[in-house]
Amino acid sequence: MESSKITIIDVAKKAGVSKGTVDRVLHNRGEVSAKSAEKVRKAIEELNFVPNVYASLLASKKPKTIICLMPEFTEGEFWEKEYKGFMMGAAQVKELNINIEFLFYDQYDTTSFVSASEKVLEAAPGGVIMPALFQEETHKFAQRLQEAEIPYFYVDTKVMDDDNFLGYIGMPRRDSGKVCAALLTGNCSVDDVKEIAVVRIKREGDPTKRRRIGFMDYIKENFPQAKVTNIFIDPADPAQTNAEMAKYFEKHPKARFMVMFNSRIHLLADALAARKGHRMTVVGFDDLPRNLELMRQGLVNVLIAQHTEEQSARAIQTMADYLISKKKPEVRDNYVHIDILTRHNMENY
Amino acid sequence: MESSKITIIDVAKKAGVSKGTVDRVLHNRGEVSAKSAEKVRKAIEELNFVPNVYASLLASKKPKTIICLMPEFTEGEFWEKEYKGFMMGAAQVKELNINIEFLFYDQYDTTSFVSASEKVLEAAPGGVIMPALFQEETHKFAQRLQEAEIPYFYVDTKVMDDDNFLGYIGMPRRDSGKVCAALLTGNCSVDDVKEIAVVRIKREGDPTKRRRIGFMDYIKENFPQAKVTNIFIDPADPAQTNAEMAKYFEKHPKARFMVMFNSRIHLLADALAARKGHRMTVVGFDDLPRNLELMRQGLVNVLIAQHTEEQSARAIQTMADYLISKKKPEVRDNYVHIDILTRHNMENY
DNA sequence: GTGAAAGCGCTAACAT
DNA sequence: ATGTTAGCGCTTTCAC
Repeated sequence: MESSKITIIDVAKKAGVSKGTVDRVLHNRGEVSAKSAEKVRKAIEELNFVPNVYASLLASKKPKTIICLMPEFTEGEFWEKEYKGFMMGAAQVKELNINIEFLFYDQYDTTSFVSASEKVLEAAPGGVIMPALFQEETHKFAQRLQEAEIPYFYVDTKVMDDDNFLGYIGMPRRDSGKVCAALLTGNCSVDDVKEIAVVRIKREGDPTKRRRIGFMDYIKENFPQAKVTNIFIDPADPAQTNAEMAKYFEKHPKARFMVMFNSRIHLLADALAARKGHRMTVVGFDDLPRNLELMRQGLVNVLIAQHTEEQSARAIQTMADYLISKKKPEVRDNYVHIDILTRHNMENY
Repeated sequence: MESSKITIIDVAKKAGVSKGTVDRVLHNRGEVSAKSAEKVRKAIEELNFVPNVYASLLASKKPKTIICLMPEFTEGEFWEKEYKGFMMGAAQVKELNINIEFLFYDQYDTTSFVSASEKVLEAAPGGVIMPALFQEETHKFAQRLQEAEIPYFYVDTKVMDDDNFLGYIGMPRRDSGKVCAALLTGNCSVDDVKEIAVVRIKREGDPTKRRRIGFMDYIKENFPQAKVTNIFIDPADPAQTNAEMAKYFEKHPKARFMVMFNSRIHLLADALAARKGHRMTVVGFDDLPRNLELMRQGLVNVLIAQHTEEQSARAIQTMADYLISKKKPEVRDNYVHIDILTRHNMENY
């Protein structure tokens, strides 16, 4: 199969129509009789015709646009990474005449997501890329996208019972919970592990649920007698956080194991610093600058990461490929590797 | 800076010549007077002209070729991964009208490298990609490439005092040795570590030297009283290997720490299996199928890996970019992340 | 040495 | 609804 030498003209001849008509069905922009359309499609099929992307790009003028629908963020937060990845992708597809636009919502506020998604529909972009932080609402939105024939791609999280997405890229959630548990308890014998603290953020539709399940599965299997204590903190209230943590350490003076399933382990900076001197094993997620800093200080032992930027850039590229040549990704569910970061290999990541 | 609207015609006008002449200097294919050439170059400069890749690709017919000069290999070996990566890259640049060719040599035989490199020069490709397994010979070869104005890219290893390569991509060698040491001794107190076995392959110009240095540095600093024993094995002689290993374990019945700095930890499969039951910490490099299998069996604890395929594919792409638009990579030395693989996160890698 | 001109394969505006 | 045609920006003969 070499890059086929058959052109739109060969197709036109074979179908007994003109270039123009072929082009029309190629981009189904109407104005073609069902009869010719069928003939053309058949010719394309039989000749195994693949349009020349370069000729197409050279000749066409109208840009396509992809909308990234994502949570708003402040500096140093997880979603900033995702954003940067999108920007990288944007740079790469710019020369393909594809523009990337953003629409933000409040990740703690369902209605803000809904109204943002409304705006997406109005804008009628060529494609959309988004995480599925709110399962239900996202599912509804996805259905409307499908009706509008707008392809969409999930990053980070997807709607579990959706089957119409163009692609997904993210970490295998449950497995990452297991890895987390394994790293937390690595080299420990069964009775070393009596008490584990899981620090959580109270919110609607917790996106880390599956990760937690994987974690618990591993613990139950390997350390059945370990007790797991949940500590709920408010990301917007450091004082509350520190108080909760202090309370926990008071109650469990020998506490040694601690995890957080979201990217916010840095919220525990003060609490962990205050605990310095005690032997602790702390595992968190994502290579945010503040998290890396804690690892440098020895307050966090391991971070589980996933090359977030590269992921979202890849999402953009995949969507761009689809927009330009209708090429769907070979694998739809892309599970990325679960990277283990320690003090020793955190550079160059 | 939008994708400039200035074309080759603008340049031609400004320089007071024709499109043809501009094109000639653009690809310095001669037949142009020094005077016009200069005028054109100035015009290009002033107008900040960037050729349109798509138009170029569409109009040009002659394919370019990249030669990968690399060690021959058998199934499951490290260099097979590198090869597969090149093939992936080949697939990606195929539509850019770029062909990838291979030239193999025996990694244990300097002269075979030299004669292979001779053939590269004869073939006069658009670019070459290679590791620098033989420092000196590769350096000489690199100089001849430069004289012939053939760009070259290093993968895996580079010539330390070469300064003319287009790019390099590989793991920071010394650091990887340190990480290796840290993983080997993780969670150990100073007097846990009395004896460490380093299994090596005797060969000319050992490519793992720097890795070993990093390893030793870490050990000396953190476990000054640890004794390091070198065991030399012959990769082509399993019996010799097993005998050497048995001898070692006999002499050091309590041996617990073992590493290998190349990708061949799988050569120790039998020896490690025979040792089963003893408490061992074994660290190796690279995610070869056979190595992964050992990890699955619990005979190897950690593998340090580097996404080899992706790396070599990237090398191809970078070279292709250069060939097509003379675009040099922003960073020339690309140090990849040192990935840590354990039984728990080895899937999806 | 240099310019003119005919494409490369496709898009899109304009006829019909 | 369909065909025709003029480009898109560059490469590559072929004259001169």
